[in-house]
Amino acid sequence: MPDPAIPPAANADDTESQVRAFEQHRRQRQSTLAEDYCELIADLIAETGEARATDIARRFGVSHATVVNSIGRLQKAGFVSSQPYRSIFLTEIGRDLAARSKRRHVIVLRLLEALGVDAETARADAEGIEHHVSDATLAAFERFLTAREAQDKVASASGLKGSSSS
Amino acid sequence: MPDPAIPPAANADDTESQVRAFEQHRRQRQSTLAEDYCELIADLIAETGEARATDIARRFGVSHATVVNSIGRLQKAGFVSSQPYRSIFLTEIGRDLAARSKRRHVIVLRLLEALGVDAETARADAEGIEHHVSDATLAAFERFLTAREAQDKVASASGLKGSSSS
DNA sequence: AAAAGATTATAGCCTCGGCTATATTTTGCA
DNA sequence: TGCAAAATATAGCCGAGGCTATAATCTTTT
Repeated sequence: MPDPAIPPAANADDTESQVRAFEQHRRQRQSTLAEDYCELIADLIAETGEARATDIARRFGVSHATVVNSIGRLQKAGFVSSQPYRSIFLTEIGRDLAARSKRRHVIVLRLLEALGVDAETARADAEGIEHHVSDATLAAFERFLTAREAQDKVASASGLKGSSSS
Repeated sequence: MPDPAIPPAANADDTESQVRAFEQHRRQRQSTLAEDYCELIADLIAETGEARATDIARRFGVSHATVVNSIGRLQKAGFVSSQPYRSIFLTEIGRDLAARSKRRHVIVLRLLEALGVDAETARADAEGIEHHVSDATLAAFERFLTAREAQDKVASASGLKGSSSS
């Protein structure tokens, strides 16, 4: 060892960057619930005309009490609005979050499938991954997908198989 | 509307699959902490010879009390061993988890960079994404990276630029 | 060897996101 | 129109993962 007094971290900048990464990580863990709920509520309204606590509970596989509890927190945070014994509505903020989450979800799902992940696995993993994809990373995913589609078109035009993994 | 009695979910299989996805999502959220800690402890031992609570706290950007609390839970779960006022060691299980996490982390990081994500963003996002990547998806990532490397080699041999996004 | 400074432990508090059990209110149907 | 069933709300519990403040124990230095 050249220097017996080695500092705890090999590199201070590295530590700082890691701290930032973990802070982002923790923050995202907190907004995960809001994203999942807003996305599902938007889907339910689109599918059935309204979002009821029971349906949310069934889709998430949790108890209705948990849903009520969570909806209360989301209401306090300004994502949803609801009156007692009535169905749940998204606020402007909630609708915006739902739209952005949905978009991210779809792109992550398409990326996984483009990389050859089977549909069921892709669906399951996308559910977790989507919450940790920054705008910059999402843009990179989109660029890749666009390029891949163009590539596939050329390939199929020349009679070859698509470029997705076997 | 053709059928006035629309069931809550458009498709029962779909709901079931979503429930499974969310259950996986919740399970993974729980093992996240163990993975992060084991990975960092392994790194610290490799870098400095030992893993101390203070260093873990500094790297994660949390208080030492939080670290002590978490280490207690991890010890109960069998991932680490520690005596009072002594540094922290990984058990066989912990070492195994650390190795698997590290591997996943590296592959996710390489994938993001291969898709054109800048280094700092890739690092931050990988920290969150890695915990939600299943073995099947990880294998797909590896296949892609291997193919991409082969492709780059051919491209550079013929004097062209690499295929990574600009 | 004793004091000062680091490090670790403990106690007590908080929110989040789960649960069960038990009301209460709405809704659908006879 | 009532009554039964479904949906919603409430109360009370738990563990995870944060925090601060304070105590206990190294470790280093003088």
